[in-house]
Amino acid sequence: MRIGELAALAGTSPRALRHYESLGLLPARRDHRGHRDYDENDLRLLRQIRVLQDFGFGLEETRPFVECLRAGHPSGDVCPASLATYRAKLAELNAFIDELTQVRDEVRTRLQHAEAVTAPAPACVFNPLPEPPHRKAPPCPTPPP
Amino acid sequence: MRIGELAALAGTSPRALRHYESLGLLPARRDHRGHRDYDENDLRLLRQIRVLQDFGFGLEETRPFVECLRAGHPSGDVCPASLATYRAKLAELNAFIDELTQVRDEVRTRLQHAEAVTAPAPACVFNPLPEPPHRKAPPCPTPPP
DNA sequence: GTAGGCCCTGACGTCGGTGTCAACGCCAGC
DNA sequence: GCTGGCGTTGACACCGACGTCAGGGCCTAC
Repeated sequence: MRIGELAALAGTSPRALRHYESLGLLPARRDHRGHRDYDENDLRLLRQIRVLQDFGFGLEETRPFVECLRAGHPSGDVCPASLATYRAKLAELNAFIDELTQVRDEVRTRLQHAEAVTAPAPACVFNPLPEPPHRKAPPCPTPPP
Repeated sequence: MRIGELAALAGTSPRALRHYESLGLLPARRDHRGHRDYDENDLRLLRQIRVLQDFGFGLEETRPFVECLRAGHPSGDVCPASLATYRAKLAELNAFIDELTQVRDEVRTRLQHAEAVTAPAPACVFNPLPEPPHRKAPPCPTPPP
């Protein structure tokens, strides 16, 4: 099948596939006129790439999984290199989540402090109460999104 | 004070300060020879920028805080625009954390599944046991990092 | 013949926050 | 006068995963 076809099947773009090929991640056979020619197996590899990408894996990080599939394994994640990549990503995610959580708590604290110092709550918008004119109204619960 | 001096005091680089000026974030007076000339107040503004940057704020997101300080407020975060920026950042952080958490759980699940399918645990490295040759060894507890 | 549709390669643009040149000016100390 | 050290501006480099454009080829249908 041709590049546009495969791209559509995998929900991506021809440009992306050319990029993958340029990285050696998804090389393509060529037909008589030089057009890229893909088959069902390429679709499998491509789907593997896309799934991992959705998890935030970089393209290089998908390589072990793709190689694993190409080596004939029914699943891309059973090879040692894939497992190692999973574990590294997991550690990375955990570290990142921790960091972000700390930042969030700090920002939240600063926000609350600033709110307390600032003008005495202009009455929660979604629950307007006549407020006494000064200081320390109960914090507005997060309004419904 | 001169640019190198201020940069050193704030733990950043002259290049960064020039960049901030190019954004109109931290404009500088000039001395008789065209060199940038900063004072203590600029140092306050710069510190505000850096703190927020450490929290992952983009430079544009620090602008309300800097303006607030420049307007004479003792703290950069008491102005309405600063509060709004805090709230937006908080929402962004929460959304991001949630997303990352979901991804992490998914990755963890996949890892566990792949581990279970793979070679029957080549004996937990930090607790080697002679294993019967097939399937479903108890999962290695996460090895100490 | 020509228009449309798909394909090709190659190269530059994007986003943010600098790092790192290049080429120059100005001042102090020797 | 020359060197070193600081400053100046302007411009390009980086990271990643493509988007987008330019310029051209091949095939099919009208």
